[in-house]
Amino acid sequence: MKELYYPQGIEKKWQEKWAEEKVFKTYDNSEKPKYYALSMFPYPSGKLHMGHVRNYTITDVIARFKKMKGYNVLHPIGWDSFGLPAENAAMQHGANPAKWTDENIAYMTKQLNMLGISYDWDREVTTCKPDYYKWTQWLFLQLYKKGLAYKKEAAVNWCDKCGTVLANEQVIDGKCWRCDSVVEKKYLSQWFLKITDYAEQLLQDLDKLEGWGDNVKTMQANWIGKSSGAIFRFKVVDAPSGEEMEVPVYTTRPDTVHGITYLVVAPEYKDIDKLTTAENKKAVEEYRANARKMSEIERLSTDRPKTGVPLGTHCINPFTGETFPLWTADYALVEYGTGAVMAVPTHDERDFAFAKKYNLPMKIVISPTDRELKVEEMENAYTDEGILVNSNEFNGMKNTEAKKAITQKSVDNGFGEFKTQYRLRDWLISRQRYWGAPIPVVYCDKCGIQPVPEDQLPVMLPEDVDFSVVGKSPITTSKTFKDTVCPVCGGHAVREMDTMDTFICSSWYYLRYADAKNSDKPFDKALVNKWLPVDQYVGGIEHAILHLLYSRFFTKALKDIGLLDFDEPFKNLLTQGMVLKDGSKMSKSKGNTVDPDEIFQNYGADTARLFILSDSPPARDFDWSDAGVEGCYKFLNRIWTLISSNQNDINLKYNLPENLSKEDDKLVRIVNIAIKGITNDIETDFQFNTVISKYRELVNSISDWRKSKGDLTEEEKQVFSFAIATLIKLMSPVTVHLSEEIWENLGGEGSIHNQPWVEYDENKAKLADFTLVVQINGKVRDKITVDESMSKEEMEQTALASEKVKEYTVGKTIVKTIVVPKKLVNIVVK
RNA sequence: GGGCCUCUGGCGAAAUUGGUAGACGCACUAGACUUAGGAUCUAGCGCAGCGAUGUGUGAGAGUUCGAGUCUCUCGGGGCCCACCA
Repeated sequence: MKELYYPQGIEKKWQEKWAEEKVFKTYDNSEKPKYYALSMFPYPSGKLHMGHVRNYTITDVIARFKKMKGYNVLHPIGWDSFGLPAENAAMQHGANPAKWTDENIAYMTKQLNMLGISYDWDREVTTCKPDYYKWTQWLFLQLYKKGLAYKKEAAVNWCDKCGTVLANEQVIDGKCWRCDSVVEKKYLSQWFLKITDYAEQLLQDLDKLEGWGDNVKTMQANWIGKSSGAIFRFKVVDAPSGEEMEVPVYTTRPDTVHGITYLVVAPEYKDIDKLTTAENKKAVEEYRANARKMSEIERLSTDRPKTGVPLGTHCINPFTGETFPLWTADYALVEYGTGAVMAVPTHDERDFAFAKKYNLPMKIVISPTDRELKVEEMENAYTDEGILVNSNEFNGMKNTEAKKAITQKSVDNGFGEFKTQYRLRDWLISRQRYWGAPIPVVYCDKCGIQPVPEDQLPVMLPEDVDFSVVGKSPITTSKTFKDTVCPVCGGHAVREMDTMDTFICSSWYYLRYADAKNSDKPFDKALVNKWLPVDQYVGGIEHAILHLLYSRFFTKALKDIGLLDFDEPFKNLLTQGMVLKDGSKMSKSKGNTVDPDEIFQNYGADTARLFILSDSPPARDFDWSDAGVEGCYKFLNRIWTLISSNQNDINLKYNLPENLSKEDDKLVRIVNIAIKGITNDIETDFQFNTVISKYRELVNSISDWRKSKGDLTEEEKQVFSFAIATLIKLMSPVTVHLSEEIWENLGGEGSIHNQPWVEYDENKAKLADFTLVVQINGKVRDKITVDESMSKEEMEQTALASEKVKEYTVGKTIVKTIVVPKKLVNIVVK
């Protein structure tokens, strides 16, 4: 336990008082302009970690600053409380996940209060509570009605360890995002949200998001993965059944269509059986079985040699009249494009490798302008731009132009079309787990899929479940949940047993804060339009794709449904860096975690808040060091000592005299410079690290000034009071308890957190003199302190009169002089 | 392979946006006070040099009176995506 210089217990005292007086409550009806500051809400995993501390401190300082600046600030918090860890904990202890979750929420709430965050707790939302998930279900039904939620049989990502399917976004390098086990493909009937309907809008509107970093925007753009190309349909000339068949392909290189020498379909291609001859059937089926067994990781590995088998059938190229064979190979992906690719080995790396291996023919159709390609000499595909050859009427055309011309020909002749393709897939939201919002749908023997009527919401999670089951969702053990009545015919129906992906819960929580206690609807439209979009969203970069893309989709969909009037939820996004210790990410396995509770206890929350903001800008990683905490703690004690030992000389109702001595005037100017700099650093870029260095500079200046004086005169007391009062107000968004305590001790009225932000006097926000830098040919040769008001001409004369300048210019001619006002004089000599 | 970000003392980092490079802090060194110092205060601290001075922002070139900042070429590190046709 550290000895505290400032009184122990002040943090708790103020936290209780603020809660009692509801200092941070937000009211909807206010004349002031609104400001919505939001941290990404936490998963109640048990305890806060330092990443949370950083996140919430950053947002808290922003919220408090904006409040002092005269905004009506909304700064809420809640819990993203559905999800697997709670269920796993429940399985271990045989208890209901709700209990584990509630306990964690209680503990973490206590910690958030200990950190002194200015939340309006009256707007707290908890996604696992029926009063919240009722509306998650209701929103699902609105999406369903709009045709944006549908069920289909599909190859899905299956994590065996979690016993559930995963969205594409939740598969990282072929592994489960949560437990890191290898993901398999399974065929299941699952619910999807049609996020692909919004692919173009999600991509285009990224341009509107000026307050987002380019890194996040590019990640999203890459994920959406737009590409432009063509679809060509090739007639099959020898289908075993004799029927007329076509194989459509998607390509971004229509310019190479005359160079096709074979065609590849994915092993899972839907018509593959009908395209396989009897004599090839055995080999093809073996190949497909093999492909099915392979994990995603093996299959997608780019350095694996290409494999494939011929189907025995052929297509005709309508551009050339040539026929070419069909193959199946696992480098074609069934989910992308049409599941089939036209192969032009000379101009595509993958096709080249494949053709080399299986000795398939090659034909050059794009020629570089500076040399001639020869098939026999090629060691790589030629994928750069060039001029078309061997391409009939398109010969001589630039390939960039040929793309359009060739596609146009296919359109005119009815065997092709222009096509824009996205990599984004629909969002798979079914989870075979208990701890989530039940999908509000029933299956009637007669009427099929039926949504649960809105007046029957919420579909409550059953409590009579056995959490000790393995290999299936605990929800299936309930005796009361499954059987129900069809809302249409009144006959027997069974409930959907899957729950929703928790990312659905977190895709709309920021809307609920605008109207958190509404029991008639998810939120009032006027209120949500008033508060949203979020003015400043703060959270980790790990959500760059998942949560942020889903939330954008939800906002756009809900706008189209008519529930709100804006189409982007988060105006400005700050992605904070990680908190490191000894250069690597804090983790339990590395044993380099720092427990916030210990820091609160040993140093207090103000020290923790100050330190976590101090060393790095918010977007960069932050290296936690014990020495750094110590340093911040000492700094706070310096302030406490400075003020408490001079308390009788400080009066918050100070009156700055007109005429000041040189030193007193200098201090007043330094204070004004600090106000200007700190305000600017917070407003422009949330550069809290420089804000804190400016606190330190200011304290250093005040201390030095005080040390240079004996007993203070009346005038000096006014100057000192001005400096101290300004200091604690400037620091109040960061060191929230210490500032409040000092404020009270100095006789301040009310809470310092209800004070307006300090303003500065522009005329005083600069020093009375400056250092005139004298350069010769751009090198600094002299520095002269001169009066702030010195004109350009005087600067030049002063510089030329300098002894140093004379030394350097002797025997040389002055070509010209450049004078930068209030800064420097550069003398160019020869 | 594609994209984005990044590179400044022993360390975290500043730099009014083209104008004194290294503010502020950590660590370190010396001194003061002290029974003690892991408290506090004072001074020093990019590198080379006793010094004048030279040199210095990943490397190299360019533009400019002047470049950490702008342009080009190259390299290191990080993140995201990736057999996406």
